[in-house]
Amino acid sequence: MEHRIERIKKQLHAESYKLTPQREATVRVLLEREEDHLSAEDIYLLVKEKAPEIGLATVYRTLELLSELKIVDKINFGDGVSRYDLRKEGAAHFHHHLVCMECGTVEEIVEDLLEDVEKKVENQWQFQVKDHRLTFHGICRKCQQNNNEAN
Amino acid sequence: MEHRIERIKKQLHAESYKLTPQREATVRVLLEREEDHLSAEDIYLLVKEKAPEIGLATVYRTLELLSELKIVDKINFGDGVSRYDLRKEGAAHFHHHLVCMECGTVEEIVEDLLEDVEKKVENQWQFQVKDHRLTFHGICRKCQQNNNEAN
DNA sequence: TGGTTATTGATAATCATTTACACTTGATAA
DNA sequence: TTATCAAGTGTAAATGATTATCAATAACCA
Ligand SMILES: [Zn+2]
Ligand SMILES: [Zn+2]
Ligand SMILES: [Zn+2]
Ligand SMILES: [Zn+2]
Repeated sequence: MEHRIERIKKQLHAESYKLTPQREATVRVLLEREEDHLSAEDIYLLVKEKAPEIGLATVYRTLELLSELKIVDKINFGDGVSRYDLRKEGAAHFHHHLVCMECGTVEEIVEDLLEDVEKKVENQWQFQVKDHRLTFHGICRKCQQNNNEAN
Repeated sequence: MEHRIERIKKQLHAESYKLTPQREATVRVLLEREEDHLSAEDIYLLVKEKAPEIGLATVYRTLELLSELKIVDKINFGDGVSRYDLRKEGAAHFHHHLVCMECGTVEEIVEDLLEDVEKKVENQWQFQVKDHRLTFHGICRKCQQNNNEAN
């Protein structure tokens, strides 16, 4: 945890930004809830527990900054809100998501499944891939089991 | 064109919805601009040229309906608006997109690149895939050329 | 025909996000 | 140390996309 905070601090400094207390509190929430996919509002409420005087606009500004520095990825699952996802350490690409259409849970796939596909896209479409977004919509294991039992 | 309108009409009837003049005008815009990725507002302005009395709310309602019937797919490229994309005829899955980070153009890949990946996800993660969203972010051919010339 | 239901257009309401602005902070240099 | 300055912040207002409301209209049916 402290190690990752330290690293993020360096990434900010490298672009001459500071890790202010508000920014640090926001990053800590992101680290503590790394498996979740929190909206700006969610993050705001959690940061408020640590730093009650923080403003929502600051959280938005911080998330925007972290996005630009590719420390977090902004993602949209089709409900009206943006969600923010910490990049896995050392990952060059955004990880993938499995969204259950029945219960709404979001699973992550960290393994990069797209290497071959990206090569194909670069060769066949002459498109230089820098990053990707891949989300599968379907039925999660748990809901499949529930459905089977119901039959 | 008329053939596809006819088919969409049947899909609506199958769910006991009508193809009203407003809905038809909206569908016609989507067909005419199939390669584009229009926002609700864009579509509204184009539909108004054919049917000036139409209201924005009706366009939203129609797009929502067409989404539910999987006649269009709603997609979000990270700017603040939803965009609406006609499903290719007979396609089981949403097609893929190449978004240029420099000029913003959006190219389409209709060929399904994910068959192998989906098999892997179903086997290894026990997740039953129903649909997917895949977008690549990078540099399009044209911008690559421009960048090379500039050097 | 009269009665019922679906659909529409205009408008207001909602909700996420951004902006404006005055205030604070922390660093720097006289 | 103190004046100066830019970066960062909190509050509140503004914006912009989408949704809800509601009265009017159109399609359908007994
Ligand atoms: Zn589920
Ligand atoms: Zn994730
Ligand atoms: Zn380009
Ligand atoms: Zn498309």
